Amino acid sequence: MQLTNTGEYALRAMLYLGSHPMGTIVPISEVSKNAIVPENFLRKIVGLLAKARVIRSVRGASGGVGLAKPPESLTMYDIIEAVEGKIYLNQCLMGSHICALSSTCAVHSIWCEAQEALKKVLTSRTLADLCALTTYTT
Amino acid sequence: MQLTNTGEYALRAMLYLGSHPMGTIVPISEVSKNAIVPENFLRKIVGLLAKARVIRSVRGASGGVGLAKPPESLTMYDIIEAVEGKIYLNQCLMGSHICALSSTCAVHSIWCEAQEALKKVLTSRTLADLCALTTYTT
DNA sequence: CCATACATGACAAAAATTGTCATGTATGGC
DNA sequence: GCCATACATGACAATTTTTGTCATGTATGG
Repeated sequence: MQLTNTGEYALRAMLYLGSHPMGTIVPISEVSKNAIVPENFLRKIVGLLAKARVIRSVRGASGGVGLAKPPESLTMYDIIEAVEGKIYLNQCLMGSHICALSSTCAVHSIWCEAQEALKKVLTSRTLADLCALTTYTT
Repeated sequence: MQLTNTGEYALRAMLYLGSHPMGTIVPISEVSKNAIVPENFLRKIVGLLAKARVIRSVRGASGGVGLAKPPESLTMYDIIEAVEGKIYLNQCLMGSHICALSSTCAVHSIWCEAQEALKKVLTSRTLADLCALTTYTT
């Protein structure tokens, strides 16, 4: 029941990207150094973030990655979901085909409530909120 | 970011134990059959639940396991914590020695808030609540 | 055309999860 | 006391997930 390194890395990378003016493109190698994420692993994470349209990538010389949307419209949940998939505290929340008791089971309804409480917090804060309180000293 | 099998098994086992009058002792083999948990694995889980004083175990002939407290005073969180350890959505929440930025990092504070929201739901429901809506047809 | 930089999939090491099993200990009933 | 029943515990192992590395390919600016 814990965030993976992948998620943590993604957050750190996004925090670094968010510290630049919208539209800025920085190479992955630079993100890797500043967010302290293994470069080769970051390339995979970047792939996930790009697929989820959280960042955009530019190939070729002077290419790199940057935010795909303004930081005000990217929630913390968006970032986590992009790299770790949707949050399901319990398998039974993934769909009624997993657990036929969904409609009557008391445990199911509590997991559901807990999950909603968690997601509510994570969707209530944007990358802009996070960046406002985080400064990079380079 | 998901409950493990261990946690799910523990909940199911507790649900079965909770369906009996307080004080009842049933053998692990019986719990295994009714909660549908591999017996040998259940023995390990039972060890954790006993160590956390969530259940009590009785050795010897006509021994077995039973609730250590009335189901009204056992929360869903108690059960999860007993087998999976305390919930930490992010490593940085485990203590200030893990992440020195705890006091100023905006991400930290949001994880903290999300974790509290999650724990609040899980501690608000007792085993009695769960059992009230779950019936065993034997 | 070539240096730079992203894209992607194969591969692999490490860790966590999910079990099994053997050995030992305790207890009730005969 | 003896023995069948049942929990206690730690060693061992299979599987899955996580966490990476690396090679190959593609795109682009100069």
